[in-house]
Formats: sequence, C-alpha cells, structure tokens
Amino acid sequence: MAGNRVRRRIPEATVARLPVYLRILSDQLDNAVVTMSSEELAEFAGVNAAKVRKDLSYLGSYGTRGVGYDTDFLVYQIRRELGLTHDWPVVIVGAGNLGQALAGYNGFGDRGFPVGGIVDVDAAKIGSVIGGVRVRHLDEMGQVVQQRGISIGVIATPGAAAQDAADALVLAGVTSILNFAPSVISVPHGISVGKVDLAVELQILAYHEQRRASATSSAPLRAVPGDSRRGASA
Amino acid sequence: MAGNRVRRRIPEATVARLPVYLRILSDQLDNAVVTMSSEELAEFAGVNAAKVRKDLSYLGSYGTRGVGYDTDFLVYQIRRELGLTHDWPVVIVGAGNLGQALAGYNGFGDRGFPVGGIVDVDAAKIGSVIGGVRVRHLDEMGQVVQQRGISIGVIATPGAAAQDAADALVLAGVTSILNFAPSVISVPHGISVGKVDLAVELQILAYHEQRRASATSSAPLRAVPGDSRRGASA
DNA sequence: GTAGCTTTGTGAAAACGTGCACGAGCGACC
DNA sequence: GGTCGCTCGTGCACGTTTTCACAAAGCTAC
Repeated sequence: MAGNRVRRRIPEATVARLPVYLRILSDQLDNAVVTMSSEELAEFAGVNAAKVRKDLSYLGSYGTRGVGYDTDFLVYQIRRELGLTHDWPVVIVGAGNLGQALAGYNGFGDRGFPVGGIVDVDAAKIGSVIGGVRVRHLDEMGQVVQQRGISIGVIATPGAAAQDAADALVLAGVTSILNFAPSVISVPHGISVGKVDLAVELQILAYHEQRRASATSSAPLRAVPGDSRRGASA
Repeated sequence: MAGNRVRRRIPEATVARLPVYLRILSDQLDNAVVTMSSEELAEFAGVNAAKVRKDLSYLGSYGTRGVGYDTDFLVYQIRRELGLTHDWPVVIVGAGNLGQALAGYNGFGDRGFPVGGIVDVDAAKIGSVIGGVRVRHLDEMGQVVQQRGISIGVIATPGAAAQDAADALVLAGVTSILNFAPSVISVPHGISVGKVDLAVELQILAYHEQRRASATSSAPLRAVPGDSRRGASA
C-alpha cells in the first residue's frame, strides 16, 4: 500500500549470506562472467538455489527469467544494500598479538575497511607504527574517532579488558563493534555487536569430533551453519 | 522407551552456546562462586533464562530447584559433552600474517587446542619457528597429522589457496576444519567445517550502520546472532 | 511436617528459517 | 507471432529455535 518509503527489512540470516554472494560475484566478474544463475551461485556458495533466489529477492527483482542475474549489476546492488558504496574506517582497540595481525592484514583495507586508528593502554606500544598507523593511547580514541568519522570499532584486547574497551568505544561514539576478545560484552541498546571467538569455534568442532568418535557405527555429522558439503576435492 | 544408548542429539544452536556458558562458569568458579541460577547465567551470556535452562537440559537434569546449578559440576558436564576432557591438537595451514598470529596466540593452547603443527608451501617460511613450532612443508602434513593424532585443521591461507588446503587436510585424515580464508570450501560428506571471515563480519556491521544512517527517525537495530551468530556469527 | 519462597525442567505456542514445487516471464529460434 | 526451454520469484509446508508459562521439586524456618 502506501509508498515503499520504508526499506524492506532483510532477515539477519540473509544479511550474513550476502557478503558471500558478493565475493563470489566479484570473483566471477573478474573472470568476465556476465551473468550467473541462482543455480551457479548456489553451487559456489554451497547453499540451496531457492535460498539464493529468496535472498536476492529481498534486494528487489533484479534477475532475468530464463537468463539469470547480471553479475555486474548484482554486485552493485548488494554493495549498495550492505552500505559498501563507501569506505568504513575502523579503529582497533588493543595492539597486542591479535591487534597487530589485524592491522597488518590487507583483507581489511582491501575490502573497504581501512584501519583508521589503533589504540592501546600499554605505554610500551604507544607510538609504534603498525601497518602504517601509529598506535595511540586509549584516552585519545574519542579524538581519533571524531577526526576520521569512524563508526566501527574492533576489540582485540584480552578478555578481561573487553568490557572496558567496549565502554570506551561507545563513549567515543562508535555504533558498531566487532569483538574478538573471548568474553561477552554488554552495550547500550542501539549498538550492533558482532563476535568472533576462536575458542568457541574450536569447541564446536571438538563437539563434532567427539560425537563422531563415540558413535562408531554411523558418521552422520554435518557442517556448521551456513557451510557447504558436497563433492570431494575440486 | 528403549535404552538411552543413543546419545541425546544436541541442537546445533545449543552447541554454539555451550562454550559461552562454559567460559562464564569457569570465570565464576575462579571467583569462588559455588552455584549459579539460569537467570544469572543468562544475564552474563546475554540471552534469555529459559533458553539457558533448555540448553542445559540437553545435558541432563543437573540443576537443583530453588537453588540453581552447581558451578563446578556444570563446568565438568559441559566439558564432557563438548569433548574437552582431553586436548585436541590442531594443525595450521599457512604461516603468513594470520597463521603466525594464530600460532602465537595463547588462547589456543590455553583452551585445550595446542598447535601441533604448522605447514606452508613457501620455502622461505619453512624451517622458521613460530610459537615454539617449526614450520614444515605442506607435503609433510600427513606425517604430522598421523604422528600427533591431529583431527582438527585450521586454514589460514589466502582465499585462493583455501580449497587446496582443505583437500590436503582431508587427505591427511583431518575430519574437522576451521576456515579463516575468505572463501567457501567444499569437503566430502562427514567432515565438519567452521568458518570465520573477517570481511563478512565487518560487512554485516556495515549493513547495520548503513541502515541506522538511512532510517534517521527510528534506531531499532540490535545485535547479531549469538555467534554466532552467530552471531554469528559472529 | 507444613508453609512459603525460589528456581528448575518442560509442554505448547509462536517465530523464524529452509526447501520444494510451480506459475510467470523472458529470450531464442523458426 | 507462436512455441519451446530456461530460470526467476514466491506460496506453502516443514523443521528448527525461541519464548512463555506453569507444575514439580528442593531448601529454610518453624
């Protein structure tokens, strides 16, 4: 009815898959592939074709029946929907082992998330330069965030310091946080939080291993959410 | 009816949360907390109390009504169910930036997943020692895996090499894979795969940021799945 | 042993996500 | 311009996950 002023709300599960489609489409675009069907895309992404179509339908009706999706156009549409039409500089909290690796990892800047700042509380680390960015004190974060218009923060501190880091990020004005520390952080309503926890991932795998080991007869286990199975070596 | 010979199958969503409860309980145990109610646990984990109870009920009836759960005992039960009663050595494929960070990251070994081997194909890296482990050639992986009884592999290669790494891992006898490379890998049926993709996580956050920005009036957005989702995924 | 308080464990309902199946629309070819 | 083959978009049914709500059960105090 009324206008479509209100943007379609996209299910979280779909949002989590769009980046995967995006990467596949981008790769194929580099190989001069002009159109892709939902079937092909599904094959590469390791999911069901109907799911691909349903996911893409949230963006609008951008496919052509009998043909497929225009690779270039779809890349554009997904990027637009995900808000990847411009860079999102990030600030990294914690210049330890992990923070350094993240800052030096090109996959960050390459994909539109340049490191706009790194902060720590350790005087020994402040002033050093990692991946071209100088490490500054946590207290200066507000300034860094303001200056560079940063709205995404990455927590790469030890678990015990994660909540403090989160509080500091929120105070500085950051509204999205990616937490690599092994602890659950709590933030005010309206702040988005993503979590990456190595130990959790490994423990999930351990469960599957253990299960496999105890059920000697059958070996029915399967992958973790959103992953592929399918044929052997490609 | 019949015997309960068949182990309760635990929902994947629950398996993903058990490690979180485990960490909270372990922390509280260190603080000499003897019992915890589902309400408290839920508070720390950032989830609903009923969900905590249902999750824990898959392990058995280990709570005491009117009191809560015995912290120590519950830690033991979760560890047992997840298969964390012994160490699970892992082999890391790729000794680049990320591989080095992972190998040097204590959170691995501390939590029962010691680095049992690191392999790469780059002659310049082979022989170097990272976190006390010598880097060996990819071709020697079968040997490494056999010798140390490794069943979990971690892929820390560039995206283009991820499928080869996965194939090599499977060939070597690894049955669970944690993939940090930014690409979808396909493996034979029966192999478990977990995925951690920085770019995907950031892009999900970008979506939320973008959404927040375009809907100036309301700011209803919230966190990502429990991963995650979880939330992730994560 | 009974009353009162607390918290578990779980059935049932609601919400969410997935996969099938099929109508609708497009291009190609004659 | 009609037919054929292909692929999208989506209604529907199914399975999984979350949430609610409440009886059952334990603890304390008297």
